[in-house]
Amino acid sequence: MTEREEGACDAVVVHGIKLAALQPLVVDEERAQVEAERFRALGDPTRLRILSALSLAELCVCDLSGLLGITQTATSQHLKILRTFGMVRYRKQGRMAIYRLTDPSLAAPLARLRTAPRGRDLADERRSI
Amino acid sequence: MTEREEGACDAVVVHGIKLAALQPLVVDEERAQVEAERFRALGDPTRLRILSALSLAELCVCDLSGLLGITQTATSQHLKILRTFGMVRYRKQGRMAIYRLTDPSLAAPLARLRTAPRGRDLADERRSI
DNA sequence: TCGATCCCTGCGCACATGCGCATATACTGC
DNA sequence: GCAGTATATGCGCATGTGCGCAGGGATCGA
Repeated sequence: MTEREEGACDAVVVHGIKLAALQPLVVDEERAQVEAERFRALGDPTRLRILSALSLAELCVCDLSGLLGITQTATSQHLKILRTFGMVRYRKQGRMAIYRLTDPSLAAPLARLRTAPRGRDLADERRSI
Repeated sequence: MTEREEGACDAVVVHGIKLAALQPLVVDEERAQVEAERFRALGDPTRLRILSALSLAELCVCDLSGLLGITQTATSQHLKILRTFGMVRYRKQGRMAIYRLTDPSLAAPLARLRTAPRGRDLADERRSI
């Protein structure tokens, strides 16, 4: 993987553990890729606001774009991404698409997003990956 | 915010709630921006692997780059981002910079990253934002 | 003091992302 | 069928991101 000599910076052993022994314990690239994509799906303010809105009620695309003050196109494209990662689902009702959160239990943490007192810094969001 | 007529797609009222009443309940743009940036910081596979490695032991930049098979430059730049969001800290020891997780309690969820059985889909990562 | 090591940063390039525009599709009511 | 509404999608542009390269500062050993 790397040609770095095992003795560079003279730290082959850390806390009594050989560095080489750590290698297999680190999340592998493929897995990291998958997880990172999921985080990135949440890494857009508009998408967070869409999820926030859907935590309040089922909404059609038109309602969402009106509520958030963004174009229908942008709304639809963000919803496609959220769909891809299974974060929202929708049902067709006539010509409308009614969207909802896949997991309703997300409503609570999303609600807390509005008022959360900047908790223990970054501690939380990864609590239970 | 938007000039959409309040009656577009004939859904002024959803579940007995006026759409307009939902507006103040949605996460505001500024807050969403801040939260989204934090998620984006986690939205890179290399950064997730850095956090994963640091969940195993304190490591210097050199060790990290060797362990993950990436250049020292890339390592340093990712660490800067993680520092910006308070996810890691470091102390200087001679000419080395020894990095560690800001919150050691993240080690557990990071360890689970390696083997987690693709849980209830996306439910978890936002459990306690 | 001098070279080597460890780390950081400015710059530039390749690539990804968000979004607007135009357009396509699907459904509704006349 | 036809016009109007609700949504989805291809394309192009402006901007953001990851990373290599080059170079600079700090520390250590000789």
